[in-house]
Amino acid sequence: MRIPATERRTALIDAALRVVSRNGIAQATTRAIVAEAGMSLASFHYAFDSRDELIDELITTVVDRERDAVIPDLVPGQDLRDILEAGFLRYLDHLKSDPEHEQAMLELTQYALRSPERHPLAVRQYARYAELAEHSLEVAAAHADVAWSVPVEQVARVLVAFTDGLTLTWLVDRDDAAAQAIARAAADAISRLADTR
Amino acid sequence: MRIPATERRTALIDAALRVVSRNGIAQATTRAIVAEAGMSLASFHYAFDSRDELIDELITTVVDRERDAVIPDLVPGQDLRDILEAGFLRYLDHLKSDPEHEQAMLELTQYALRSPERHPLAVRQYARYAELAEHSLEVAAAHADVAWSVPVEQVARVLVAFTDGLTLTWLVDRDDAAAQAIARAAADAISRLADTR
DNA sequence: GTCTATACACCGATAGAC
DNA sequence: GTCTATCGGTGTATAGAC
Repeated sequence: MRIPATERRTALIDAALRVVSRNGIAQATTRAIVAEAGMSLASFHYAFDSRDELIDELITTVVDRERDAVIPDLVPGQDLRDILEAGFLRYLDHLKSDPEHEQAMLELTQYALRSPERHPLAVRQYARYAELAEHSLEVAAAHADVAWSVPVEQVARVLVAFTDGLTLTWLVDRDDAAAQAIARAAADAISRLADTR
Repeated sequence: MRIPATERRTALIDAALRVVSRNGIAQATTRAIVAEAGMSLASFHYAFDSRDELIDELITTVVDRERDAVIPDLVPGQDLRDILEAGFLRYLDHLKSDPEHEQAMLELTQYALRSPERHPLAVRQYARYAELAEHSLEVAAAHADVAWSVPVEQVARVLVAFTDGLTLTWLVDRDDAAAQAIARAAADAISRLADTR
């Protein structure tokens, strides 16, 4: 069957993400990826010059795709702290529903960190996270009728860092109660970076 | 030269840690490790049954070795928040002085997370982190003459999570100012989990 | 016990038939 | 364009000389 190159590329990237999620990046060999995509090995090198090229595309694609910033249901009368905590808890639900995906994202970051040429991909990944966090923070502040007392980009970095810590801890311990305590503390900390308008 | 098996094992583990730190766990092949240790390939399999066995030993060893909980210089009159912030900043200095080591620790965690048999190693690693954090938190609270209002083990989990987030963010962005802002927010959050005695 | 030499599996990548 | 077959290299692990 004849398939356009771009279609094959996206199919391979999707397959690669599934393999990385399921088995880790170390197991994401060209053979494993084409098997997942139901293609022959040669098709791989028709669509991509090299495995490295696919991994790079995988990282950029998966980062671009990251859309659903965690914006909690906004209940009238909630203060900032509550909104943030609800946001963290909602993220936690997402993490629990698909832990392999977040684990894959972490692995891709660390993979990128290991080579100077790829390091910028990790930087972009985190810039994107910060961008999404920033948007959520602006929505939250507006809804709680407060203003950030530090530049919101800076608050966003804190939010991303706390989220990473939450993710790692939960992935290791799978301890919901501990994760909720972290979410509470993080929401508390971040809410203190705003002033009543 | 005849070397006792236990000595060879520790030499190989030390070499492995250097290779993982420098080049990542994916590059920590038996060949790379024996080259680092200045041994022949056969010596490896005389000391260890398999590469997996060495990696497992590496994780447990490196976790047991983790000793220096970050206890900041305690200046009289400092309140809890200041002590904690100083602790985070001190950790940040450590991270900056040897980023590869912390990166290696993260990689080892994620490696362990990828197989059910090794998952307990990651759990132990984080239990050890929490233990060290707990000790620091008790010293800090005593010095500031306050008491934790939540069980200190729970506070320790939060501390570990925030430290992880700080680590990842700095490793990606190498942005000292952003890291300091995270440290400040984290110290603030944790200090609110204590009450004046 | 320690080495060199090698077995064997699997990797990324390509040649060449169709 | 797409496949099967295969190359060259590297990984873990071992055999066998010393």
